[in-house]
Amino acid sequence: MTNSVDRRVRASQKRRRLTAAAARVLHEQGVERTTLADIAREADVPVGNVYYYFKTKDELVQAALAEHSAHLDELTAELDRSADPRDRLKGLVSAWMDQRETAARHGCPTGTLAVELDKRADGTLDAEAGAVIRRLLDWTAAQFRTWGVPDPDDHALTLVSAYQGMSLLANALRDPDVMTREGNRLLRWLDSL
Amino acid sequence: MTNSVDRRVRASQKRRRLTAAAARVLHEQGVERTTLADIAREADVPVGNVYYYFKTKDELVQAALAEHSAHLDELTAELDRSADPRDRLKGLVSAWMDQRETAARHGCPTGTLAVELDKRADGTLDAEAGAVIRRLLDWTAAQFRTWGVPDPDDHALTLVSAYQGMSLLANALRDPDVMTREGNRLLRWLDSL
Amino acid sequence: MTNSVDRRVRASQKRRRLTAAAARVLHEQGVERTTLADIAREADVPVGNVYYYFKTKDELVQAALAEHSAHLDELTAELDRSADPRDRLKGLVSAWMDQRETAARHGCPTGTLAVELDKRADGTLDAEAGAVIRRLLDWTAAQFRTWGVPDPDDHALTLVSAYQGMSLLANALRDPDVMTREGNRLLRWLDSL
Amino acid sequence: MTNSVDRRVRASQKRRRLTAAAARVLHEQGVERTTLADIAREADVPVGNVYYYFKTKDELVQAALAEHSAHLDELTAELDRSADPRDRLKGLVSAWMDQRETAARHGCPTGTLAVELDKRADGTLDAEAGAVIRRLLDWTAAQFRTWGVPDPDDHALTLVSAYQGMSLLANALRDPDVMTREGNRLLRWLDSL
DNA sequence: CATGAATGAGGGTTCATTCAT
DNA sequence: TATGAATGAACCCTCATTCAT
Repeated sequence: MTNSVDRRVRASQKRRRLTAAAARVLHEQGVERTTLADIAREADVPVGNVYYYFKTKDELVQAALAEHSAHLDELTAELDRSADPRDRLKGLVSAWMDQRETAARHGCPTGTLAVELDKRADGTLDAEAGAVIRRLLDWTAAQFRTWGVPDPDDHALTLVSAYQGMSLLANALRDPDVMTREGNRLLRWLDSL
Repeated sequence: MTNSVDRRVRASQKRRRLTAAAARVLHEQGVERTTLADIAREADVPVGNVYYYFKTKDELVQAALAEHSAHLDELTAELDRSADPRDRLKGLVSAWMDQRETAARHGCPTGTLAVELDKRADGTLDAEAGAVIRRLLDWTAAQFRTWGVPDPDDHALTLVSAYQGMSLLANALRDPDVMTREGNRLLRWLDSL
Repeated sequence: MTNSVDRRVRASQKRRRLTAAAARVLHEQGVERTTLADIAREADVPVGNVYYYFKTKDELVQAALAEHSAHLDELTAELDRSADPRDRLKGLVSAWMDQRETAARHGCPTGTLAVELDKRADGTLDAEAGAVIRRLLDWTAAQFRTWGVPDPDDHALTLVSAYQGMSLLANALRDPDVMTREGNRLLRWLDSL
Repeated sequence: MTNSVDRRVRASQKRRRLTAAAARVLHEQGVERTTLADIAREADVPVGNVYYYFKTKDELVQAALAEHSAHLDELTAELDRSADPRDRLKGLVSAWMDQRETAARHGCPTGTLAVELDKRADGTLDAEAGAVIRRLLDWTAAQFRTWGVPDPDDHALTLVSAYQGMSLLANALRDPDVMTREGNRLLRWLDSL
């Protein structure tokens, strides 16, 4: 009884460990340069055992994407507690600025994943990273719409685009200040609307 | 006489063919998913012969980066023929918009290369892609400075950042319209300064 | 139960098979002319599987050296059962003479390995073969010392040097008699001390 | 006229340069780790040109062996100017001792070549290195015979064997003193006969 | 479920040798 | 004869995936 429950709990813990490890390592090293052994080691799971939780490497990539998507959900849920849509958006920008060190080192997890997955010939996962980005776009557009700003979709595109751009530049130039400078500009821009 | 010249010409043509093929294929497939055989086939050169011109795969990546850098030089040289710095910058944005189909399919060549190279543990080529981006930043800042706009470096950061962001989004969403929408906004922004 | 033990046993047997095959084939063909496939075939192990036990070719070379070192240990342990140091040394010479056919065909395993490894630019394994030879030198010197012969180190050097020299000549001339002639001289020399 | 002579002279100079380079580099790096490009570079001859003087790599190895054989001839010719055979042999040993640094770094040129060539399956060059050693043996035996020492062949075997052994040990232990210690012993031995 | 071991299909790289001029 | 360029066969090594227990 308890044994079987324990086992199930332990098992799902392992799954969670693997997912978290995948999200982390894939972000840091990229998909192609990360081996299953890397992820297994990071999750402290024997290599052969990985396949009981994820049938292929791609499923691990998918799980990592889902993890990033969940992080996004947490963030927007947190931001949704503000009454003012402008404050929500400013909170979003602040969250990006808080991640400046990570961004400078490895870029935006979803953005860099999207770049890498788009290079694939087989269109198996290309869309999935795009979907996460689209969800961010949608949430952002919803804020602008509630706020009453005209062309909310365009404004959302501008904001998310700016985020991806500044993350990429911070990463390419290895300079977290890029995040600060552009972040502050975005805050002023939101105030000016 | 002419023979030996021909031979030398043909040889350097081969090198150029390889460089061009590398730039193209690496942009389309990414560094890790591109085989030397891929590049060799695209350049119509036997695999073993590639090593006569490039001693390692990394040298081919470097050559591809240099090719992109040269394209940037051509573009800015062309734009420098305009008298007005604002026109130069608007020309830059227009050039980006002209590339919308390519951007939607494969992203910005230099930007995506930077993303992939930054995932590497060995810091051999990470900086090189960043350097090309920095040259674009510098040229852009120079235009703002000539123009007399305050904080030219920040403006340059905003513009290049926007370009990388919109390219990434166009690519991730597989939607060239992203380039058009953001591009037009940038044109209006430049007009408003 | 027994199954898992069997598995482990079979696995380590495989490792041992690979080590033995490496020792044999590397002795016969030399390091540079021996392919991993050669060793794998000799050990009846798929090539790809070799890397589960030895991460590089050099590790296989090291394992082969360790094998030869172990053989030396066995031999000296056996000889140590004689009470008289002179008998021990004469036993050593007799053992060399017993190997005359092998010596004529492939030389001394450790000696030829040392020659080949010393040709390497990267000083990764050069010392290792020398270390095995030094252990033979040390054991030999200890016998002379116990025996009470003056300058035991010099005598050891002379004896081991003679062994390497006669092995090389037997091999180069493809003549096992070299081992016999020189071996008998060494026996007489030991008796004369 | 003179042109064709010049050309021939220059050509044979090239051949000599290649032979000398081969002897040197093959001694230092071994046959298998030496590329034709290495030898060509050392001789300052374009790679493609090597094949007008040596049809295969093996022919270069053969040329290197011939070079070592010629050096041996020079040495014995020099020694033959001594009236006393014992002095000739002591001169030989002294010559070995003079080479102690080279021996410690790369071993005896002919001996190490013999070791490597004996590892080959195709019996194309195995005998050649042995032949050079045999010539040394023969000259040495002749000295002992002239001198009137009994069993001159055995004595020659002992002496040459000692040389190969001490060279191998000096090389394996990277210690030129080995040459000095054993060399002095051999001098005393010759004096005692 | 767990796990060490097995497998095989490439990928990058080297190099002796040959070719075209 | 001279020479840069060309060629292709091999080699070492990696790794996603599967198997046996």
